Amino acid sequence: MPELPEVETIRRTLMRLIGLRKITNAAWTYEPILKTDSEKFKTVLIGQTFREFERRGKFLIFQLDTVSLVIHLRMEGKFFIKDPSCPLLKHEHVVFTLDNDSELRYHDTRKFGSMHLIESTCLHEVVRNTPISKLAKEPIDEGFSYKDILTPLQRRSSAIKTALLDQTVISGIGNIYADEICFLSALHPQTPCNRLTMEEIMRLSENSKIVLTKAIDLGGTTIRTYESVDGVHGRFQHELMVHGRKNQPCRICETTVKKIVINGRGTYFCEKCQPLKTIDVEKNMK
DNA sequence: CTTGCGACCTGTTGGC
DNA sequence: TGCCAACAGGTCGCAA
Repeated sequence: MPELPEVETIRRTLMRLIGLRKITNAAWTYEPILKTDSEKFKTVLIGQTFREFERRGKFLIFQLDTVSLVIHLRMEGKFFIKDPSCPLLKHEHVVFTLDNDSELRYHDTRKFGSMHLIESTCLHEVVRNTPISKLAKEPIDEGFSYKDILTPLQRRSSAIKTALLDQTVISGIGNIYADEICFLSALHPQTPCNRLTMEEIMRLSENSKIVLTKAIDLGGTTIRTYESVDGVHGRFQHELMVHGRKNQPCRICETTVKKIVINGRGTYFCEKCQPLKTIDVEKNMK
């Protein structure tokens, strides 16, 4: 469920709550989450201290003394800090006991999330040995501009929403923010990438930056099950213009917001504010 | 190389 | 009311 703003919020919260805490035990009840040899997972992590908390796209990177933990929350991954006396919930699959007698618990209803243990604290090494190496720039990266997405967009014929969700084109955007970015850019989410004008591509890149920045400021979006840590909700849901607003009036023009499916993802848009350019040169020539 | 789709899981929601 | 298909903030592997 979490996109870049939610993952960033989680990163900041965990840095505050468990920074410089030492792991005294590691345990799990569902092994497939661990993408590393499980015995190593336990023996290596015990005794190590959380030093740095990084994020790349939707990946979290925790750097400890001699290793790094690379975590992807996928659809439903969450963290909680709990007292060891709290009964373990059904979906709390991984538990790190900390040196202040509290537990960092990883909760994941759908079990899609992953944890990789990388035996290095060097970010270059970590990136090189994980799928992070395939990520494109983030809209909030220093110096990000339309030039970073120009070539991939011109090369594709797929819907712009599909390209916004492709982490090798631009990283950090997910289903909610893709809809919001298309709306702010006044572009129909099904517009083929290779039919965008230069000006439209500039609008998309600027709005990507604006939307993600504001969402981070508000601690992310809580519309279904997202919470940062310990049940803390985001506040960006109050700013949503189209996502999740099927059959409700557009906040700008009152036209009924439509829901369609693009590449298997629910997609919300206003057909008046985001008209699909009727394709043709031929039409104009008549 | 791009594109679309099923698979991975479980829980909730919406329509008949 | 009840049932079951569709859907939920993501990615990966595979076939065309």
